[in-house]
Amino acid sequence: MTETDRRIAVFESQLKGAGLRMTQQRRLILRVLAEADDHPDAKGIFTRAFAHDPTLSLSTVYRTMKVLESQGAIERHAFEDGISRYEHADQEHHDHLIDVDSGEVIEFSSDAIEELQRRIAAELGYELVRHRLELYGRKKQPARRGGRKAS
Amino acid sequence: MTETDRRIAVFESQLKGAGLRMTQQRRLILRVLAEADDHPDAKGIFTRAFAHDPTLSLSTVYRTMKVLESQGAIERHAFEDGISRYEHADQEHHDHLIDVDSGEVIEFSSDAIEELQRRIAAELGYELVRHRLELYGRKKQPARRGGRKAS
DNA sequence: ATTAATCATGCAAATGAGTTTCAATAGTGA
DNA sequence: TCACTATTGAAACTCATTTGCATGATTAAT
Repeated sequence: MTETDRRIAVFESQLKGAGLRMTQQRRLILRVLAEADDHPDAKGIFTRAFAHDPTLSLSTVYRTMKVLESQGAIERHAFEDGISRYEHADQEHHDHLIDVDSGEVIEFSSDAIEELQRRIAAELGYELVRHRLELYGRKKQPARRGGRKAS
Repeated sequence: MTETDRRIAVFESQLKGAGLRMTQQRRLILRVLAEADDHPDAKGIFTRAFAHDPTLSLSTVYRTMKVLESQGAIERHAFEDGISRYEHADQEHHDHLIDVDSGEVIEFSSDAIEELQRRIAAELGYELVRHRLELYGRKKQPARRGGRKAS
């Protein structure tokens, strides 16, 4: 709670600095995002926020996501289905592994892979600005004693 | 030419095996793709093919891309703008580096990064099925003798 | 507190990539 | 050549996201 409120206050001052306003809707959406531990899309955020304020509209969610993103308060990701998903940006950089069976998104980070990417870009004559890395995987079954089982 | 024709023949037999037909449109689109050395989207493919057959429709391009993809003849990629871009699949696996200034797409491959990804997935308890890796970079200026220049 | 200035909102209409419906056409095997 | 059915073009449709517009809310100044 306190942590969420601190984030909201920070965002409010960012808005102020840009000549923008802190509205009830933005506060609500920000709160929903802070409480989310997954990667909801606009509709998902709308549904959760709508429960607290049935006058909220989906356009406002989309507009708010743009503002939040431009202020660096959230990150937007589009996985294979192309739909934009969001997460708050107050955490360290990480990439995503998507479970191809369940759709579950697992976060991970690897300094080794970051470094390797930088080196590859450099070898091609480029300075790395950003990257997108998504791993799609299937849960490994724990090894079974006694070998193969009858179907 | 011969190479392209060989590819088309291979694809035709793949189609036949699936009970599908080799049409003029598919032949044309396949030819356009074989001649492309970039990563065109559906509209781009349509434009190029349309020049050879003004009766072609955009829906046919989309439909053909699905058939081609399901037969493994092409690969589909969606970079940051979310639009699907295509390339023929008769080359080794590679990832892409996108020049953030020009939009140019450079292909590269790295066994080290492939291996690292596999290891990361394994550490999380997953078997890697596929991945998406895009580097976004800016061209490095070659070092200039004499230091900074006046604007 | 009240107000003026204007940013933000809700709603509905618009967009744009991609898909689908349907009647007409064209490959394919016999 | 024929019959069968996959494929096509055109238009309608989907679905995520954006936008125009009139109204409402926030802010800084009074």
